[in-house]
Amino acid sequence: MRIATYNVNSIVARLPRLLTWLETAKPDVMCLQELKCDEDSFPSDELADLGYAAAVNANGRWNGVAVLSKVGLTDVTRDLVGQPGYQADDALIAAPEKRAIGATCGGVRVWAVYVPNGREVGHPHYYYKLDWLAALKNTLAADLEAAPERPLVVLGDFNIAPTDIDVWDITALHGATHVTEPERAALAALTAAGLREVLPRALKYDVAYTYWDYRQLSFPKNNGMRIDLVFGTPPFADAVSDAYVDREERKGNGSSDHAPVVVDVAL
DNA sequence: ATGTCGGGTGTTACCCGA
Repeated sequence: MRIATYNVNSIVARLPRLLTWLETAKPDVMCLQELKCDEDSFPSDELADLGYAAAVNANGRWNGVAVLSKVGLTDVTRDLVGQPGYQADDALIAAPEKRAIGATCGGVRVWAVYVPNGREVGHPHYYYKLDWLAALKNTLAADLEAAPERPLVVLGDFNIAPTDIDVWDITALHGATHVTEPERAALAALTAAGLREVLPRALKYDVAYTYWDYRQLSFPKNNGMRIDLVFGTPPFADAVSDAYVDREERKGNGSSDHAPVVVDVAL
C-alpha cells in the first residue's frame, strides 16, 4: 500500500496540480489538509474519476481535511474525542474546527490531521494547539486500545519540527512556535502512547523539508521546515519499505507551500 | 524588504490566516 499526506492550501486552487500528482504518484490512500472548501464544493467527482472514494470534514474558508482511498473507506470518524474549540473574539461557544478525520482503509486505521498553527508562543492559539495535541493523543490511544493488532497511522501537517535540524536555521526561529519544548513534548507523548515516527529519506544534500513559506523567497533559498509528519504503530511502522518527500511538487507556479510526503508499506 | 499566497467581503481595496 502507498499512503501519502499533503497540505494542499485550498483544494479548489490546487485541483489541476493535485489530479496530475495523483495520476503520477498513484497513492492508494491520500490524506489532505487545508482544503479551504465546503463539503458541497469538494471535488468528489474529479477524484472519483481517478478511482478514489473520499471522506471529508470541511466547512468553509479555514481548515478542512479529507481521506481519499482506492482500497476501501469505512468507519469514518470526524473530529477528535474531546476536541477543544478555539475561542474566537465574539464566540461564546467555539465549535470544533475541521482538523481531523479518521477512516479504515485496506485494514489500516488512518487519521488525517491539521494541527493548529499556534501563531505565537503564549498566544491563546498556542495553548489551543497544545490542548488539541493532547486530544489527538487520547483519540489515538482509544483507537489503539479498541483494536490493538490493527495497524494505525496518523499523518498530516503537525506544525511542529521534531528536532532542530528539521528547520533551515534554528536561530531564525528563536522564540517562535513550531520548535518549542512543549510542542515537541506533545510529539513525545504520541511516541509514549505506542506510535513511532516514520522518517522520510534524506535528500541528496539536505533534510527533507516539507514546507517553505511563500514569502521571502523561502523555497529558492531552501529555508524550509519538516512539519508534515507520519507516526505509525509497530504493525504499521515495521511494514514500511520506503518514505520520501516529493520536493518537486513545491516547484513552479501554482504550488502549495507544502510538499507531499509518501510512505510505502507492505500491508 | 511586509520579496506571497489562499479565501473572504460592506468587492476593483482591504480583511484575516499562514
